[in-house]
Amino acid sequence: MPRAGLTADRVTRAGAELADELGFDQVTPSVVARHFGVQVASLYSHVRNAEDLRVRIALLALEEMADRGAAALAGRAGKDALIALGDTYRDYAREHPGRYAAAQMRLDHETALASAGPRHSAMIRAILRGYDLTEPDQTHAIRLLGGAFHGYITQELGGSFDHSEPGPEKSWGRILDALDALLRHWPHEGQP
Amino acid sequence: MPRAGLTADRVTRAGAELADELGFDQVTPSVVARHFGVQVASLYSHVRNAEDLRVRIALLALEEMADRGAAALAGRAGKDALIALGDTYRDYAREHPGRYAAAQMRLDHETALASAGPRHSAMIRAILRGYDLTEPDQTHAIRLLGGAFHGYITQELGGSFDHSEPGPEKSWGRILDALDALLRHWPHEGQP
DNA sequence: TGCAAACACCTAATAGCATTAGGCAACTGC
DNA sequence: GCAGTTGCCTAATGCTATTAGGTGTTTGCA
Repeated sequence: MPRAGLTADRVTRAGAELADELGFDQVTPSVVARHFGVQVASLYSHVRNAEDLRVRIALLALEEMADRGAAALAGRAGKDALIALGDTYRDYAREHPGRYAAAQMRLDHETALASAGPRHSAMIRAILRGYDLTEPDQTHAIRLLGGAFHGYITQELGGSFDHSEPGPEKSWGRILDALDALLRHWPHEGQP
Repeated sequence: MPRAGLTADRVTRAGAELADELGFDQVTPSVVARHFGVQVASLYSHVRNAEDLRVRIALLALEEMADRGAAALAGRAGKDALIALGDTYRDYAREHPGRYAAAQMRLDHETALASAGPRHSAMIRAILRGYDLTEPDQTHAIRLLGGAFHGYITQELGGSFDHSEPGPEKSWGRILDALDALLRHWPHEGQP
């Protein structure tokens, strides 16, 4: 009987594709096994268990997004960079909703540190170099940007904007304008 | 044999408490049944299925948050109102992480319309009356605020800030300052 | 070229969860 | 105090996750 040619990597990639098609929470060992036409138990040589499978998909997604982000940021600064990174995340989420959801998984500290997560913070921090912010405001701004990007994308993906005007495209553009303006005129502590 | 006294409402409330203790995705009919010392099948008279149980918890959470938000907003305007609503969400999420996670569930359109969801948009819109925004910027601002609140809270709850300075309390305060400043000086379309 | 080790996949077994059908006993209203 | 309702039960089905141990295929090395 010919083999399916499973490896941890191919299992993870297939899981990621299934996540995009079916939703991240539908990705289970049995679904992946069916996809390969293989017995469920066969997966357990490549992936420790269901949780491990999901974590691997999350790590893959974080990596892919970081790679895209880095490419988009190359040679850009200021508002251009802000838009480039924001669009990277948003486009990725729309192309790969399951992977994007995976990337939001809570990872344990050690795994998170070894993941592409820190690259993401570094990219946002790099963007802020184009604005006139010093610590600790830089950290506050990173947290705001990360939250705003993720929050907006989550709402859009969740269909929150499906039945109202204006379209999400328009809002996104204006929100990036607004965030850029905010970063250029970040309020001082204790100011009116 | 004495009865446990189940009703759809008590099942939902117990599910919500279990969500806060164990995490929303751990809330299943079997866990709830064990909590009541009852056979799993007994739940099915009160709740249609596992999905229905989760949706009910989500609706409860949305309602509770809207109630708290409305109370917090009473008699406040402008930045005070912004802080009040933001704190409402954040405090709720920290007190009831499982319920908060439930509230982020994607609901189908009809259910969403009948939920307390619209009350939340209305509250944010009410806050914006304290600022000088007209449509469509008002809608953009609602989407930004909703996303920023949710995104920040998700990050904080997910432990993203656990190993860095400054503390989440500090960042939250400064981010509210920043959002207030942004709403007061919302950039016009096509402005530098 | 051929053998042995490594390995990809299998079968079998256990245990937990979701869901449905049908039954009995405990409450409720008259 | 009885009849009807209904809350909870047992039983049964089928799916999923996970582990253990077996078998045939592939690969590296002599």
